[in-house]
Amino acid sequence: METVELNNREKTILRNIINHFLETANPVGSRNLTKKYKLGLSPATIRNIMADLEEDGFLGHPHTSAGRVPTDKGYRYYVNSLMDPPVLQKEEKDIIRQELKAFTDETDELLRITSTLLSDITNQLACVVYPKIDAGILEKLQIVQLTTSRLLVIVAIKLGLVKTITLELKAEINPNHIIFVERLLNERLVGLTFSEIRKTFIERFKDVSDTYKPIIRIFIDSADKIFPEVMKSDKAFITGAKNILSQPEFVDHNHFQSIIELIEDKNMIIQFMGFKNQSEDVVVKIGTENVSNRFSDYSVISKEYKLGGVQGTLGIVGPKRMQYSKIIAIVEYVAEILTDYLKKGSI
Amino acid sequence: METVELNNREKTILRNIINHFLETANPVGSRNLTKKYKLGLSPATIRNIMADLEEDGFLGHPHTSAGRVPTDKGYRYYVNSLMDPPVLQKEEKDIIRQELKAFTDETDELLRITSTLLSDITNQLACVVYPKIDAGILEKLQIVQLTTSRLLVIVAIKLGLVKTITLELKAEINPNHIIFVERLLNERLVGLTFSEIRKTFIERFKDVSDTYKPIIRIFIDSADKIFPEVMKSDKAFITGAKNILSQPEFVDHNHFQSIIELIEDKNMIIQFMGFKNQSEDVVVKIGTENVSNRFSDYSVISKEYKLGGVQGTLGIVGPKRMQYSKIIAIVEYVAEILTDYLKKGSI
DNA sequence: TATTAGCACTCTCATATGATAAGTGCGAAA
DNA sequence: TTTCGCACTTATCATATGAGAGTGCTAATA
Repeated sequence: METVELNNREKTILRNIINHFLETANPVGSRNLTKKYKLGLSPATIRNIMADLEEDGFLGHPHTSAGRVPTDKGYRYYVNSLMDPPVLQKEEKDIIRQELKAFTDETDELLRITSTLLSDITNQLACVVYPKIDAGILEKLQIVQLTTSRLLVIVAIKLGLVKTITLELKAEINPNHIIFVERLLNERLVGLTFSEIRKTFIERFKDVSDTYKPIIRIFIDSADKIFPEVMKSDKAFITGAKNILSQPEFVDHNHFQSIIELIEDKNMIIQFMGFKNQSEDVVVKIGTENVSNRFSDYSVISKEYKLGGVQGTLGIVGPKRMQYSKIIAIVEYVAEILTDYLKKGSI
Repeated sequence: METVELNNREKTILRNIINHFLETANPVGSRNLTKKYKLGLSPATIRNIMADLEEDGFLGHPHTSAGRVPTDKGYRYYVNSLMDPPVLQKEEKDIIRQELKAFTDETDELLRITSTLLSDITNQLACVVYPKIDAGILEKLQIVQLTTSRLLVIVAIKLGLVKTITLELKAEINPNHIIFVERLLNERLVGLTFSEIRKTFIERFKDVSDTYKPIIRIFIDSADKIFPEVMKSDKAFITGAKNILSQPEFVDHNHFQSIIELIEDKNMIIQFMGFKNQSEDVVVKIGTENVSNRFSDYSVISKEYKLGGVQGTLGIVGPKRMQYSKIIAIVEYVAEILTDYLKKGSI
């Protein structure tokens, strides 16, 4: 992308145009702009500058004689250089902390609440993707015999996450054998990541004596379930669809459809969130910057968080016309709070 | 409601009108009807009969000069007396059984798959409400010490459901005490329903010696979480919103809003499903028969299922104009299959 | 008596029309 | 360089118009 340097006056005008558009959702005209922001310039002058900005690709026309609308490039420039820096007031931070404080127990519940909170305060569609447990390190594995034909496997990951799985048995199993296998599994697997375990499981246990083979067999068969890539099969919490649908730009039918698909097919939104972002910082994707051009009307603001040392993603999806500064600050802070969650034991 | 007896010809006409409307979604006119179904009657005669049916409240007019549309009463009569009896072909049953067979393990997953299946084959919004564990009978309770400050409580309900909860401890606890408490809890609680346990917990353990009081205290504090009313805080699976939204009657904005609210606020849909139905049979609620008149444009078809002896509800929500016969049969069969699920160990 | 034909009437829907308002672009003036 | 004035463009809204589908009613018919 070629860099176009804007002078101060152009910057001011562009900032005002975008700010105005963010508020009203209407294409902004020169006359209207002079009325609202006292710039000491006439509409005609504004028009000239607008024409320049359009030539440089920052603004666009819905049609010949409508006001100007920011392009993706315009938004990008706005986010990078024009908008107020993203900061939260102390009171706003307090509200967020307070809200999350109340729920210290189940991971599920915590993430759900986080998502709800995020969608409520940003007024966008919020998404909290489960930690990608794949990189988690096994700390301890315990087996509890529930009945003669059922085992409960408890998998503990370093730093506090716990996952349980029930296994059905075909045949009865000697309880002493289970104790032995439990010890064996711990000896050979603790300290490895889930992905390592999945890949090398068979290899690591091929020397096991025939007495214990049947039990080990069960674990081999269920390895993908016991040491999964993701924490849950429904991999994310998604809330606040109604927010996004009340935006004026999404009144038409097609958008509704795509939003519905988004919240029903969680794989799609996860990909959309940029599941495997390189960056640790907030990621802002505007319109066509998104992976799929199906979503060129949306912007995504997301950030990594870590829960028990394992990395997840959270963020929001909304129309390109959104309060970037404010929302970036919120996403950033929520991810931060959540990351500190288990570290400190409480918030 | 007064009973109006319809003669055979009126019944035939009404059935044809409703069948036709179910297919086309357009108000059906007399001329159109004679063309499609050879009744040996002229449009004028049909019109007379239509007028009679309208007078009796089975049909309505969107406006003076449109075709006829069934009223709620018309649909009700259709469901009770006119439609083909709800039966499934063997192949259709096989498909359903096959689909559910693949997932025998986690309850969560099972219910999620069930919901997806239901929405896919009915082309409606499907909902599977978690079993109301409240009436479940405790079979066994086990405590596993995860770390010095964390316990995992395993709660087994008669007939196979298992639930796990982690508890955070403030202070370290003697492992022997835990074993004692586990035994005590089992002695005094096994065989009781969850709701009984919640109500009488404190009473039942007030004689415990001071040595074990701290641990019992923790259980008292978390009783609502360990023996909850419902199995999960997000109490239902809801899938297939896109189906309902592609129906021609729901093109307008208001309906979209209410559908979105429905899938985001699960409490609402649960109430809507008739969480505590008396009946064991399929329940069909048409339009204004629903609890809230906010949903007078929808019909609900639901049925109880039992998982591990504990009762849940599943069903679909859709426009009043739906293939009642077919959908009733499907809901019925899916609930049946699901109920047999744990009973037989597999499907 | 039950059924049918004919006809005037009603309502919707799609399309055309015209007025209005907001906005642009550009040449000329300040 | 900035501003003014003016012709031109486009969306939006309300109104008009005609075609199409359907009804309701009366009178004729089997």
